[in-house]
Amino acid sequence: MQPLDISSYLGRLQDYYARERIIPSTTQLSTLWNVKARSWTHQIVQRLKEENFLENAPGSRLRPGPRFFERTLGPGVRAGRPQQAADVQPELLRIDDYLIEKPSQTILFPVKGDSMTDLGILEGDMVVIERSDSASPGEVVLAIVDNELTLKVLARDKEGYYLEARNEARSKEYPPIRPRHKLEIYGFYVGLFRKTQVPGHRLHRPGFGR
Amino acid sequence: MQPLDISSYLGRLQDYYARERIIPSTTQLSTLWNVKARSWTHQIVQRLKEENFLENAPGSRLRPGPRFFERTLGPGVRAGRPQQAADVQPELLRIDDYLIEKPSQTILFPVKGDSMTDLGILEGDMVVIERSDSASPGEVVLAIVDNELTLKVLARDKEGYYLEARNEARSKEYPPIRPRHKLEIYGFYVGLFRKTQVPGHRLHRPGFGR
DNA sequence: TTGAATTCAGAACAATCGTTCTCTATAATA
DNA sequence: TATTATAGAGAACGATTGTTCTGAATTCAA
Repeated sequence: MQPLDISSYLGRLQDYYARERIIPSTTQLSTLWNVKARSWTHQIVQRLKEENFLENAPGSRLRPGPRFFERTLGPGVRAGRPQQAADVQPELLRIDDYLIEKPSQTILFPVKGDSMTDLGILEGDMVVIERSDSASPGEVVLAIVDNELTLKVLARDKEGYYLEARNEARSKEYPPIRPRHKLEIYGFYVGLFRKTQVPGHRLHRPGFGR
Repeated sequence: MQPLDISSYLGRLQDYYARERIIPSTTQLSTLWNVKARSWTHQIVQRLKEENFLENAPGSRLRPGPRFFERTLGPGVRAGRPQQAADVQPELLRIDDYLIEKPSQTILFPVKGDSMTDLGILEGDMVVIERSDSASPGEVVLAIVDNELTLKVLARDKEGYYLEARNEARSKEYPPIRPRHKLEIYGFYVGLFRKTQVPGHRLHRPGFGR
């Protein structure tokens, strides 16, 4: 609709950003885009901002806007497909950014045991924990009980705070934990990530499509 | 080892970057760090560059360096208390590198439905898919069935290849999928990540420890 | 107590920054 | 053809940039 074909400029900028992880200044954008006049570069940037491909960062610098990472799926998926696949290039989106909001207060913990499988937290998963010494009932917390770190759901009744597991199938093995002396919160659960055991041999086994 | 305790500066910068997605100028770093002199800010930046937390981007700007996204990795959740000994070097992990091995062939895919909950794959999770048009039985694959992308387990019997769900409790709702014509593999599942709905209100609710 | 790092502050520098202004080409439209 | 919007160029503005220099205050070991 817009008369200026912005997509070629955007494309080159996206490539640049994938390489350098930075939106350059107008001067450098000029050379990147082969535009002689910085004023015109500035104009193009304005359009990109209007279209939400770019936005202003503090200090009147630029950063990628909400639509900057949009991308259609690669070949192989026919048109008319349900818009399900993430229109995101992993090289451009940092999972790290998505998962962690306060890096300085965030720690990763490997999960042991199956006490939280009902919440999709399995043994071997890495949980993202944001440090905090307080939490609310219903939150998943990493707590220190009797000098041990445990990931459980914080709960409360008339007797006070306690910890619950989330594994209905084996609920007898995981009774509520009532701390003998004190219940110390280490942090609360904000997310997790999981990597399957890489089937390095998968390339050599026979299978579908081969 | 280094005389200047750089970690507090780094921490605040990491938090800033998580918010703004940009490394600010020295002037703004000064206010962020409460340093009066830009020269001193510049000095700290030099140290951060030496330690590979920052690096130079084109245009003499700054961008995160290789170590900027390292996260401290706690011990196993059921193991003893972490960092009792201060001199124990904490393990470090970069989530993106950990999760994605072949960026150019990897896409992210948001999970819909609960057909794979037995494998700890819940609705809203982001699965990491490595592109491949072939797979082996037993692998979790992203397949294109009837022009729709589905995450299922690839299986095989005498009749040929088909797809299975993994939700025993509701197995009747997810019968095996035998493709009408052909079964097209889009890629295979290598991992996932999940972010809980950020409880922004959590700070205001009463709870334990407050 | 001396001396040397270290930690900070302030001033100053040329270079670059984003932005605005006026001025041509070019293309489309009427 | 004349008109008009678009695409591009060039100059110029004050502000901010990264960087360097000098010089205090503080710390700490000799």
